[in-house]
Amino acid sequence: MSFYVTTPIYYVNAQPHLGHAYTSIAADVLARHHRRRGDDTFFLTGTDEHGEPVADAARAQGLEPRAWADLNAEKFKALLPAIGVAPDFFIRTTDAEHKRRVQEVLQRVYDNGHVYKGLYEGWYCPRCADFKTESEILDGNRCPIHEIELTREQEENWFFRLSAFQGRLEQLFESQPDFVAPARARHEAQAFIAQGLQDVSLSRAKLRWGVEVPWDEGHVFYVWFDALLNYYTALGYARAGEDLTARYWPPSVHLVGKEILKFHTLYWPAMLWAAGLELPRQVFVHGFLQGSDGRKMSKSLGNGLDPFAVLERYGADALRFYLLRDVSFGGDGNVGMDAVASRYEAELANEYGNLVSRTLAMLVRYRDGRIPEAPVDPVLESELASLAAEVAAAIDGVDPSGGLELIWQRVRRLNRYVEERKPWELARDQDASTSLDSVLVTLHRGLQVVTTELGPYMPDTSARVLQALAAIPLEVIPPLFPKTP
RNA sequence: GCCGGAGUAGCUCAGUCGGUUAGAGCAGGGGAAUCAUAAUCCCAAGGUCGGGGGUUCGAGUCCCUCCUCCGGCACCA
Repeated sequence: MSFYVTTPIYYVNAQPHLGHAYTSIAADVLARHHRRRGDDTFFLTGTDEHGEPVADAARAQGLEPRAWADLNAEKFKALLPAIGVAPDFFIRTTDAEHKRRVQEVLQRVYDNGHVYKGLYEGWYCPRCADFKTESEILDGNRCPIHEIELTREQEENWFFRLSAFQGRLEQLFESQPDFVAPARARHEAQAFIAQGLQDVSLSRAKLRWGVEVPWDEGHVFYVWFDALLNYYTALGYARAGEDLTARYWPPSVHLVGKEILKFHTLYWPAMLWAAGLELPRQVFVHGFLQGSDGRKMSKSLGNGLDPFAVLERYGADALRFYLLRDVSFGGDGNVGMDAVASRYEAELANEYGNLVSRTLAMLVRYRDGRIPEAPVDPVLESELASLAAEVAAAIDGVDPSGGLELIWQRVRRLNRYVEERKPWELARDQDASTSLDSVLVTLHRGLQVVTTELGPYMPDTSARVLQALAAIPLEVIPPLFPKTP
């Protein structure tokens, strides 16, 4: 079975921040999980580099758009290894191969009769040489940048016949309710359709920084059509000399933030139909990370969480754990450094890290680091045996937070088990040797099970602990999650 | 304004189809234990389920209304 997961491609104008890290980490956890269970897995991320804001920013820096994009794309690329994220390919929409394929697909959309020439009318700023959207203009129809009055102008544009897909989209949401998840995201998409869809412009005549429209060279494609197609084009050239399209298309799941729901749940399926391509199986819409005060993170409020500060203090595994543990994936959540510290100390250091420490210490002290020959305690056997399947079901359903909770129930269970069986008392009693063997084997086995399941979430930690548990003789290792880092 | 979502313990959240005494973690309180990173475990306490009204034998759950917050509102990405 193949599994193809994507993140949105990140717009190069922004600096990499927590939101980018969040989606990338979630996608990475899904990818690692599926890969481990044997699915033929492909994980795509990348950068979106066209459109007017990029051209503007480049100009402001005195750079060519491409040079500016190169600079910023590097920052996004560099973020990934720092947070333990390992995609199979990093696409840039300025890749020549991407552009060629965008033209190919959209030419097909054109040939299939879904495109027509129309008039785009809007508010135009002569100083910006650009149209402004209704939402950004100031009172009195003034430019948000120059504060001068805008003029009503028209431009000849190519339009995509989105309205023609209204019925098909309605049908899609009814017949395939999990196309958009969670349910509240689907409701939002359906409400949007119910309002009635209008055609959208597919090209821009006044802009140069984009993919040229092959049937009309004076135009470039509107950046969203270029950007969405990355999910398709990447498969064509991610591996030199190999086309992966047949192997991975259609995508299993697109992870997206809720601010881009409309593009992924309405425009995207319509465009794929228009091009005669298969639809992704699911668009999963996750929530927003908000500041610890429950408000949107912003520099002026000073309520943001800096991923780089977390990395520096606690490391990549702790950041990955924290984000998926403290915020139920799919909903919004509040995050902050205090909460990171609290999860780190209470759960990673005290509960899990200390469980590793005490288990290894007892095996070393009581059995010279040898794992005794004894059966796993039947009290815990079934609980441990069922964990892998339960976690798999959770992650398959794009609920990584749920999977983590299931793992943590076992971590707590194992600490409780230690207290119940009191191995230090058994060790003082000559007649209890068999019981002690069984307790130690059970703890060793339990740790192996939970640590294996933690693999997709905390790859480094998981690998280190599994190695320590396999060493002969076993040795005490330094604290995995030291306090007061 | 319109559309969608949220409001449950001091904090973060779960709560299925309307059904017994509304659950968990953290923080705070009390205790046990000494294998361990002073880490763990147990116990008790903690609630006007945002306000008001309605339906029902019965409402955190369904309906109406009001308040607060978040996102979107069509071509900024």
